[in-house]
Amino acid sequence: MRYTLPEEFHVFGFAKDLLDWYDAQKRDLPWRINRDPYRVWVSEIMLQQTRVDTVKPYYANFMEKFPTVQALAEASEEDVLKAWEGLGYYSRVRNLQAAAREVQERYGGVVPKTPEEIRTLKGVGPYTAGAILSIAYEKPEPAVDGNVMRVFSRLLYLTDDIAKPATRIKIEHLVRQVIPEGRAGDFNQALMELGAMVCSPRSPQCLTCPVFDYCIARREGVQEELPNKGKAKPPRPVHLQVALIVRDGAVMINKRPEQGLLAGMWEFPMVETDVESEAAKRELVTQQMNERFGVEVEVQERIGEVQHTFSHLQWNMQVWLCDWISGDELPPTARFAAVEELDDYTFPVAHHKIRPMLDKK
DNA sequence: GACGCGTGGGT
DNA sequence: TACCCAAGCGT
Repeated sequence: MRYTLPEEFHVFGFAKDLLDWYDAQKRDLPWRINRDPYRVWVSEIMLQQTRVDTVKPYYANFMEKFPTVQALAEASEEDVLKAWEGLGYYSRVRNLQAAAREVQERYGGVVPKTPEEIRTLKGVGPYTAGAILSIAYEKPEPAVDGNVMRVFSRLLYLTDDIAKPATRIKIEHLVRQVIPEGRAGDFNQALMELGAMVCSPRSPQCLTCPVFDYCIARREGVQEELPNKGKAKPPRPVHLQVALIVRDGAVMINKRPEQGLLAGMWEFPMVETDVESEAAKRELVTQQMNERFGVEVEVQERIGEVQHTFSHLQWNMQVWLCDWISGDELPPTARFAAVEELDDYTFPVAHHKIRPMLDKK
């Protein structure tokens, strides 16, 4: 694979025109107030696969609760997870806290300044490492995200599939050759800003683009055809029966395993089923609640259906109201919680749709 | 290299 | 509606 820029590409002019535009047009974002490495770090983790407008309120709350590496390192995992509730990709915040503890203990609370060291931190991959090093420390490292791959695909008419890891490596080599002396952080941010505000996935605003003159795809009229991106598989359907087991104004909840999907979050107990008859579902719920949680229940009525789609799964949930009959020896992951106290627990969004059904009861 | 991992907004 | 997309990382 070739990692060299086309001869006719004017590196200096491109960087200058892009930076002039960025200096004049950049958005006021809360993580751009200063270049504190911890603030940059938290923002980059939150922004992974997540939109700016979604992140803003979470960022403000998170920085208020955990303003320093030390504060995050010393916080309880429940408090940290609660502050992330609703943002998605929860392993991000578990890794972030583990890394904060690592920075506190091993680096005296100072975020490392070399690619080798910072890459050892949990949750810090090639993009995040480059972003922190360039923005906080002005190191000439590339920070290649989806925006940058789209911009460069068009700018240089690259037809490589950006879904493949090898393409990111290639674009990192190319970006490295364009980063201007002394302004690595702004340059990387400018590329992303351009991708977000001008060089959008669909209907790019080429007529107002500050680097229109440098763009090969635009010159050839193929900007709408790029980048080349492989198609994702559709989510796999899963059928689930949800049991709302009520006992004196309390409802049973269960903590998910510490690994895998929605790790460590609370949920109402669920049973996976094939699509079957109503009677079979009732029977299965009764049997499974007994086997897994040691409680005898009487399934009352079906009080609702909820559908929730993940990137790779589609949960089709049918919700059953159940009476607790007997059984006090719950496994350590399960408990009965008063309805008013449910807000103290972290639930996935899929279960937020179930919660209102309890209040109606 | 392929897959698992959330959620919300846009067209 | 049914897609697509969004400042990726770990395994």
